Amino acid sequence: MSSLSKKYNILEQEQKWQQFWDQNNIYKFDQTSQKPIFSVDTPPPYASAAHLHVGHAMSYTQAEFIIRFKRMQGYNIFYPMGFDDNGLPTERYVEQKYKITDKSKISREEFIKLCLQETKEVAKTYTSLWKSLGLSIDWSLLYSTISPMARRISQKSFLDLYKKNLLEHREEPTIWCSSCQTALAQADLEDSEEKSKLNYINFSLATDKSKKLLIATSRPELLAACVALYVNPDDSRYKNLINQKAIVPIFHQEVPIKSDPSVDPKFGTGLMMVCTWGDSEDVAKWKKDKLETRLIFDKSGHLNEWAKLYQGLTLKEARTKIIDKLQEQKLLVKQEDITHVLNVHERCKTPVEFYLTKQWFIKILDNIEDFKRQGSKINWFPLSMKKKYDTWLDGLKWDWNISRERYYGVPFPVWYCDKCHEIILPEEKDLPVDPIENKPKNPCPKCQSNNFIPEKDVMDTWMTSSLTPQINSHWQEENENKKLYPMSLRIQAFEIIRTWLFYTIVKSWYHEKSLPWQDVMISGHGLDKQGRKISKSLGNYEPVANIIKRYGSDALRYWSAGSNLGNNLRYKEEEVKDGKKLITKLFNASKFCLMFLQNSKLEIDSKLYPIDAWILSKLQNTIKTTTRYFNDYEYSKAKKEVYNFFWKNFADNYIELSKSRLYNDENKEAKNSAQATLYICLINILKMFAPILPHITEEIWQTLKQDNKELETSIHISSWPEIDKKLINEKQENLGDQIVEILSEVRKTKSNANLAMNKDIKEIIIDSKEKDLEKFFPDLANATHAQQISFGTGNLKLNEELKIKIIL
RNA sequence: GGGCAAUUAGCUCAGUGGUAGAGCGUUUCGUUCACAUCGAAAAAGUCGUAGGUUCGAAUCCUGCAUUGCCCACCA
Repeated sequence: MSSLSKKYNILEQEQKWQQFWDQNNIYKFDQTSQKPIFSVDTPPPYASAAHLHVGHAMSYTQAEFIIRFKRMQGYNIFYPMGFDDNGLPTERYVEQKYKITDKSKISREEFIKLCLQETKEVAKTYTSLWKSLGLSIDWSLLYSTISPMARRISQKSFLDLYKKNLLEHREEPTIWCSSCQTALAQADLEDSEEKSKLNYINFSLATDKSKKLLIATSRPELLAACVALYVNPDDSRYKNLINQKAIVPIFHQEVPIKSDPSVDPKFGTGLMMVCTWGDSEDVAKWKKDKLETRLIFDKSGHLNEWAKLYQGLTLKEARTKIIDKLQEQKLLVKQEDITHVLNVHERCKTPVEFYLTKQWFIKILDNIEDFKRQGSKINWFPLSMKKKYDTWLDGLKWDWNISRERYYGVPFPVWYCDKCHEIILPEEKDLPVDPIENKPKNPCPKCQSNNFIPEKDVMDTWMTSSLTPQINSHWQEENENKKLYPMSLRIQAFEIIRTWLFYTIVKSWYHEKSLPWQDVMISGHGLDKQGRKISKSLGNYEPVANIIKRYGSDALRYWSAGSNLGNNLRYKEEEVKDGKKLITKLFNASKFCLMFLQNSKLEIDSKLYPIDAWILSKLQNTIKTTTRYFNDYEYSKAKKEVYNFFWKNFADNYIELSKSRLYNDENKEAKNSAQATLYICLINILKMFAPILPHITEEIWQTLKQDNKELETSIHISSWPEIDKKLINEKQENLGDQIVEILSEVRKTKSNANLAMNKDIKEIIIDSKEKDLEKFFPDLANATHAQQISFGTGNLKLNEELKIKIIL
């Protein structure tokens, strides 16, 4: 038997095994195999997230524990990686990197070139990081959301939805980001709590200008956009005002006074200013009562001619100026400090407005119940995460707007006839198309015109990433693999339940009337030591590459296996150090085992010694429990289970109790029993640790393999341990436990007497009815360095049936 | 305002009805014979709080408090 080197050089060896896996195609999906497939839908990271922190490392490795387990269970693993390299996140990343503030100074073509160039760079960084983490990805399955196939599938999806009448092209007030200058979907928003002021402003009655109408608003800059005042129909203070007209201060437009039950009489003065459009309530009233439209700002959030004197200012600048003016005219009665929650664009934190543009919408509001039903058919791990999905569906107010007025993304496969405005779509076989570069093949079917206007908007990035199961199975492509759809497992973090997860369910339901996957596994966040979310802006993280350099990736993976599924996990360097300690321990214990595995018969025969039977029976329990935990995606409990078996039972106790037989060459039978036991335990410990610690287990496996050629090429394609019922032995397990209790008591006694553990003691007297304990005496005597062990009367009670006496 | 989760040793967490657990940290002791990147041992908790169910509650139920998150409100 070969032996391990004196020390384990983590960095060198980890890289060596990563290359080994690559060269031997260990993680390759087998297209021709008959084995059951386990396919994984894993998040394609954005090009904008080039800064990789432990949170990313955590979620991807947690997913991977399960994948490695399934691979060892005999599944044909389909584990691809993708890069989400189209759309707004990438575009913003490029704008920031190249300081492009004014898009008119760069051509669309040049800009897209920059995006492609940057995504390539970022993909390189990611690939090397994923590899250094030891992720068992089949890199030949790599996909990119801007690739021709992903574009084609996205456009196919668009055409299919159009055919099924699930798309609408309509002009309406849409959530708008004035910083990114694009329309957004509800899912692109997040909350931001801000301090503001509620301003009490006097309007006047049109028929009697001396009569003041006091309203309260937090958005005085929208006075120019005011189109009506509203009161509650039951508010006796204002009943007589309904259907009269008011005059807006500064801008002097006359606006109607209307009533609506949604107005809260207790808020402010009970008189509400309605504008074009301050919030979704304004939009609702505008629609219902067909109010006038006074859109006072442009796409970039600057005021236009409606705002008269204030034209050219931003909304924020105008607020200050208008407040000054109101004060000057004594129309500002008072200001109250308030804290309110604004919707901001999640990517740039700009408060969103409403803007009137023509957008493509995917209808989702009509089918919420279908999506709920689909959601309940999925197996959620953990189940509590399903609540977030249902809550999101309950709160949906808008259809899914998929138009983004941007440059870089999947183009819409759409032209409009210049003359009759007919919507012209390409044939499926011609996809992907870029309507700006390509032209329709035939004249307009309605008016025969040959002039077309291309749709210049690009699709929401989620329009493509919601199709990852379809992209992976090459949906409706020549080489479609129907076995890959639906996929087995989706793995992702909880904050994209309302986007990636939801939209993927929508697409699969609309296209295939099916679920995209059977199981969903939701991971938590990586937090910093204080429990704050790790983020770029806080700067509270260290690059993953540095941590790997210091401790190796197995150690980082050990940390990552520390949280229960779905829970957040604090990053503590001490825990990575613990991982490194475990690796060292595993290395040293294996080195010990390897010393005794030469030229020996490594199979169990009938002459199994009792302490050997004890540890082998315990091993069966460990296999059973660990397997169950991994099956339930409970990798952290699995880790703990193997850890305890290895460190406590095997290393601390079993090795000590069997050592003397291993060193003693005279009694071959005694030695063989221990050798076979060591081998079986070691192999199974390695296998059970392999999903979490792939490198160190491979290192030891390969050393074992040098003399056991029948072992598989890599531990990661070896078979997952199975219980050997012959080795379950409750009687020996119970007796062995008692022996360990005695050993522990002896250690305690020695420690209290400040004695070294290898110091001899005179005698252990065992007070028990169980005479079979005697068969353990030789091993116990060697482990405790007791000169004699005998039955007799004890004075230390260890449990109901066992007393002992220790004579130093 | 609605919902979800958490609250256990100094720290980070595990523990879903049967005598409180782990790792780290602290203290003490111990190295020829796998491992000082180690081993052994000790100290340390009225399990957030107030009630209830039960022979028995960290665990089940109810109220409250604190923290985090999700959603809604956004005049």
